[in-house]
Amino acid sequence: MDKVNIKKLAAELNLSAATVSRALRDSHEIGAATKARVMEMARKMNYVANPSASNLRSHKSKTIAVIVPEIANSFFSQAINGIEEIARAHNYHVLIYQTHENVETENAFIRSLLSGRVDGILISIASGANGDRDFKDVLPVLPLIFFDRVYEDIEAIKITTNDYQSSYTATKHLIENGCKKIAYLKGIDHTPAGKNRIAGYIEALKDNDILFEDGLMINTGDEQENLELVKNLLITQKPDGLIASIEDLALPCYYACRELGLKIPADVKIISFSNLKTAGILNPSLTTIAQPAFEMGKTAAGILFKILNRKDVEPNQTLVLDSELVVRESTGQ
Amino acid sequence: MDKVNIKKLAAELNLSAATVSRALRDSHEIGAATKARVMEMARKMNYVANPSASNLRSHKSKTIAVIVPEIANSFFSQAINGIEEIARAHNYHVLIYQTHENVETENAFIRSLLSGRVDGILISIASGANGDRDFKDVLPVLPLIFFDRVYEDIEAIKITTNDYQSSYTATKHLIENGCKKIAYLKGIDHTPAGKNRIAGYIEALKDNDILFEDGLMINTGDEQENLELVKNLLITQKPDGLIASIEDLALPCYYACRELGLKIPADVKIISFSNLKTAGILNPSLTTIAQPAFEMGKTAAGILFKILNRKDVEPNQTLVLDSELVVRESTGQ
DNA sequence: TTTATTTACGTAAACGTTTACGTAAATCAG
DNA sequence: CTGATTTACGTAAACGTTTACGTAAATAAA
Repeated sequence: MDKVNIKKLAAELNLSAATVSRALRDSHEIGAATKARVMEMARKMNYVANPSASNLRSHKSKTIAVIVPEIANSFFSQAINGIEEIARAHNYHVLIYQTHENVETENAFIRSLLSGRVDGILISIASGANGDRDFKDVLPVLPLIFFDRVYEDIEAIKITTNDYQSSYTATKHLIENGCKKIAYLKGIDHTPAGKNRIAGYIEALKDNDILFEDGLMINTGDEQENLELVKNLLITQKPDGLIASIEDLALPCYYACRELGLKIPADVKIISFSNLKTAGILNPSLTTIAQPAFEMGKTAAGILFKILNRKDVEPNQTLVLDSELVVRESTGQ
Repeated sequence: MDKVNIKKLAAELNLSAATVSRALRDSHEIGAATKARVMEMARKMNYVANPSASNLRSHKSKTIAVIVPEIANSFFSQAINGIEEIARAHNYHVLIYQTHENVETENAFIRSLLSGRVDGILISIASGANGDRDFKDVLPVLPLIFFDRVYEDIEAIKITTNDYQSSYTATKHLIENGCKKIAYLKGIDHTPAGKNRIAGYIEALKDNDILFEDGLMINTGDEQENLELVKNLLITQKPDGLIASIEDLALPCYYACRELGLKIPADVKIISFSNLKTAGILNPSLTTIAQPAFEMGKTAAGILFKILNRKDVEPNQTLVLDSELVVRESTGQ
């Protein structure tokens, strides 16, 4: 079975390639009978249009790109899930790229997408040092939508969660449950999300007359380091509450407490920004700020497809979805 | 800044498009000085080759497809992570498709990929009823590699784990820790992996003189049903051991025990096939059969790229990677 | 009936590359 | 120094679509 293209189809049908092409795209200028014949034969011959050829001619790739820091992360994988579902509903294809938080990798991806490979980009940015980004080069060419990890220095459509409020609520929750000395484990602190979470934490402390202590806010690193960093924090500062600003930091907290013989929540209460499905059956179950990851993916993709379908979309809107505080044992009495 | 294409580049350089194209691809028939000039100008003008045009002409898409049942699953997201890393190293792009276990969706994806959109496919198949698959149509056209969830009725390259042995080991582990009545929660039972896991379970029972009881092996459904199914199983059959053949079944087991007031591991011991990072901090920590998801992704992608680079690859090999039994509290005394 | 419009299709150019083929100049063999 | 080969580039066709333009026949308007 040789490759069947539109010309062979046309020859078989005694039609021109143009007519076949139009029939396949359900053009109004093709008769119903002809359309039916074409469809029938296309099915019979297993015809599938060559995407490169149609992209080249029509300047539509039927493909979107998703750029995230990591795929194997419950937030991002759920978001991608949402994106894929919407893309599929629109018969679009989804390209995946992971930056591993590397800004240069991110820029390289962006640049490689600027020549028609995709019709739009959804991105959650890498939290490297705030180096130069190539986002400005994208906007005149392609729709670019930020979700969760948005870029501050650019006017664009952004989907975020209410990070400030969530962090404020989380901190307040710890205070209300008796914490006097709450440590904050930083992550993604170069993004607005990270900054807002820090701000919410600090504001909640202030509103409850707790002095913000610099030593209680620590930077984090890779998986190996984090356990040591948290252990060190627990030993030197002896906090009675921990806020893990990103999911990856929750595990080191648990392991650090375990290794140091600290009881959660009796000795230390823990709350984490997290989408872990297993939060409810951890030992003890983990109080979380759960982001609506799936919905964020769907929302971001939904807006992108509105743009691609030339529907009206408010240009530089920032859409804020609410995270949810799920109280469990790790912040209990 | 208008779209810069190879012709504009050529005009700017007083060269022909052919020469520019060859220079960019580092052809041996272009002088070193010219190459340098071209590269320099390409960088300066931010030239990026139009992929559709080059795909159309060269019949290489520089893209692979990954088809999985679900993205938001720790096994698959880790596998995709591995795939993406290898693809990136080869400067390839990765398309993602999720079937939600639907065979027709899977077939539709497959068919849509047969006209040059991708250079190869990595797939972990949907575990729907064993309907007709379009895999045979792929093999003459594209390299197709199965990982984890492989398709039985076709000769192809397959990457699996030692499911039979792992399941045997898991069952034996429960027996050695005192279980007399071990229930098995089925999943993906239409795939070889599922069948092998069942076989390993049954064989281990037999080798330890435990009678296999049909009522102890239950089918599972969606998230909602599973909790009820497991509860029902625990109530009616009163097993003292549970084997969750897929990760998604571990949570319902925990919740079912919790709701019924059964203590793990005192009343019921639980072991699950799972790649959950949180297995170690569950309540109680979960004994798992952990599959090398990341490595499987890397291995599958590695073989695919060997094929794409025309290196010798044993045609219909099945590569078996070992899963690891990680003993934790849920199967303790 | 004549003219204008619509319907249904064909012709051919174009999208931006890659590559087979051709060729002048430079280099080499003898 | 002549002929053969190599080097470095140009010309033009091709990849498989889509679409602007053209046109004959059918229909509608007058």
